[in-house]
Amino acid sequence: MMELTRKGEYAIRGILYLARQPQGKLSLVGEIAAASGVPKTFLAKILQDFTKVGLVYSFRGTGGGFSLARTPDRITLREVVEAVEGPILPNRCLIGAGSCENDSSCLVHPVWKRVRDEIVTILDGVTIEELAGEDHPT
Amino acid sequence: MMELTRKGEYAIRGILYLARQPQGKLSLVGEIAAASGVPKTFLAKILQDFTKVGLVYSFRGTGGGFSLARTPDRITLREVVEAVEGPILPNRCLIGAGSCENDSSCLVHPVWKRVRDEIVTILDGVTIEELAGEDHPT
DNA sequence: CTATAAAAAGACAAAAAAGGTCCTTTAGGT
DNA sequence: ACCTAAAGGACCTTTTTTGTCTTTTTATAG
Repeated sequence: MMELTRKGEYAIRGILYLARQPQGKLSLVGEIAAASGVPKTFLAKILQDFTKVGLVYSFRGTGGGFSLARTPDRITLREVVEAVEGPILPNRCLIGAGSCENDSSCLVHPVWKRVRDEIVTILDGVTIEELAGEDHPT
Repeated sequence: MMELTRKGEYAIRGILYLARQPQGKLSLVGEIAAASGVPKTFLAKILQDFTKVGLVYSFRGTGGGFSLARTPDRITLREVVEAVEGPILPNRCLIGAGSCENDSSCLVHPVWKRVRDEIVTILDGVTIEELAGEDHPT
């Protein structure tokens, strides 16, 4: 349970590829897909998600492509995952008021809140620069 | 993402019902289902899962039913959730060696391990006695 | 030893989500 | 005008979730 979907994995691979490119260079969907072993059309959707939340820039037409919108040290793993999978919500309770009829009496509720907070804290603490490794010794 | 399934929710509701019954009393599937608002046949499967991992006792035939196999203070939320949803594994990487071809070079790997460990720690720290509330003031 | 009660086991099925493809449209460059 | 590449949307397939139904096993009561 609690598993990251394939989409989430692909998203990480895709953004890591971008993070490893020289600053400002544009990459094509096909190029990223081939390099990171992700189905091209599927990756295209993922990149669209990234653009929507402002993680990457996209440019159309000849000479177009994708690049990070920020330096890799200012993009967290949480942002990447949430961009394609939506907010981290281990339990439906946490979504809104009405969804948990138990509400204040629901003692399970605060447990899931703790779980969410912990996950968020961990993922927020990891930048994709750290994950990309290599090209930034120390 | 990272959402508990309905089955997991039902499992919690079901075991909380059992936890609130007088020690040693047997409850029928139908009774638990009605009281906790869970489809009866679905709950039956969940209770079978519980029995398999030894969380509850089951007795067939007239006068049969289900009861907890341990006192509620010795059953953790983690056990309940894992009984029906399998082990907590936020990422496929963590399952086995071969599944993550990156292996040691995969820097994402240790992050998911931390996430799993945190979730497990939290869920292990909550007993269903605490969740059942009421009948054990303080 | 037969009828009844209740869980166990397993086959089946509908609904939702995940995973992925394809085609058309829009925007940008030559 | 024509080409290039992303955006958007329709569509499809597979898998998982969420169940149901039927048959079998086990236990009890008469």
